[in-house]
Amino acid sequence: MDVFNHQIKKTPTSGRKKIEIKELDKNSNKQVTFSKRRAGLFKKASELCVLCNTQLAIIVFSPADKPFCFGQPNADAVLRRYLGGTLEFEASLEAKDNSFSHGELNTKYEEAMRVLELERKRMDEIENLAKAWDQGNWWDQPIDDMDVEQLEQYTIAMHELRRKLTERADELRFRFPMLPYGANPNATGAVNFTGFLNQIGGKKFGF
Amino acid sequence: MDVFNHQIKKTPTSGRKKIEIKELDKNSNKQVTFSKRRAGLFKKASELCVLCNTQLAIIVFSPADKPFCFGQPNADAVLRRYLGGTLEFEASLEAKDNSFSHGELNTKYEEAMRVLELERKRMDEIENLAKAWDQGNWWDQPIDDMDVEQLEQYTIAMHELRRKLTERADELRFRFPMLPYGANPNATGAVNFTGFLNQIGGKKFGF
DNA sequence: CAAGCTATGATTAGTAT
DNA sequence: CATACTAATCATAGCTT
Repeated sequence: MDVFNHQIKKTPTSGRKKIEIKELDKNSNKQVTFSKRRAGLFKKASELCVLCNTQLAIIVFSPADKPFCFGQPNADAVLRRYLGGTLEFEASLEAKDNSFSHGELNTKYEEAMRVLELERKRMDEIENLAKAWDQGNWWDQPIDDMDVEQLEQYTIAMHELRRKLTERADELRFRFPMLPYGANPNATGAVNFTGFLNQIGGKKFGF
Repeated sequence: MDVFNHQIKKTPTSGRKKIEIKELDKNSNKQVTFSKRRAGLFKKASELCVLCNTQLAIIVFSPADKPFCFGQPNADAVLRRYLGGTLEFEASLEAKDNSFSHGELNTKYEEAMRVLELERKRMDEIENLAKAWDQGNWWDQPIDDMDVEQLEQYTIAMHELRRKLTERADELRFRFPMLPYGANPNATGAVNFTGFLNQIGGKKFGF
């Protein structure tokens, strides 16, 4: 190095700057940020595991679609444990109709945010209902011990949840008719239970 | 209080202290730390997803063995892809993302609309689950008439619905932290239904 | 038991290698 | 994709309410 010219310094980087959390424009930037933040995320995950002695798994696909995974004790074990309590196979009836004009999206941002705020409040209610269920823990009780009153209670909770869900869906559908909406416009129609089971479970829960 | 001693101020908290990354001793401390750090982890994950437009899933079990999950677009989709999902499903996901890459719209508005669209699809799924459930009308049946298989099916359906609700709540919470959110963010939790299945049927699902 | 507070430790944006 | 560097921004441990 030039020991005589002590003015030569590395460009004192301007330092960290605040950024808005939105998709990065440049792909190169996206890759660098991905590398750094993935490292940070995995480190945080690792610390959480050690501090609290918990099992955890992270799966993430890079901008170049390369999969990275982190797991304690290992990703597969955690995933198996998680999927064990649910259904591994779930039919994806995704509608590919995304063809709506962006010109129609010139609604006010404020309106969208207002709806999202309502969303939150509604979700809060729904979540509380779900939590009430949880506390009931009825599925841990022997069937023989469940009395009629108990069943009645759960029935009410379920219908309530059902009502809130429908209500919410209708409002969203009404306020944003331009959004693509799942499969059929007749989503409020009947769904038969057998079909439902086949849909989410494929076969008889042959995990 | 000592009205003469006006030096009394709110104890200026000693501030953050460095800690060693090792399993915490006290269980109470462990739970608090888990809550805080899980929130931080999910937020980081959410930011990574938005910044780099990537798919990501996190599964973590709390010290009390309750599963929490985070996913973009949702945990199951990412897991399915990681575990070897169908090409068809992946294609539909990518098609959806591309449809929003117009730079014309205000970014915040665009983001909000993207979330609302996801909302709709997710709501569609949830609604169908709830309806299917409703139609089962199992709570109107005499317990004696329900066979083991029936109970298993309803239990799994319920668990599925519960899980979707939790998943959705977390995404909304972390993607729009500026919105008011009523109750506790820790209302999420999961059901222990495996034990129930074992009790009523002793039937094992080989996962 | 969940939810603020605040000083400090930890993370990272921008850039270059 | 991964690292090195620096100045700022961000997250959070220990307490309090």
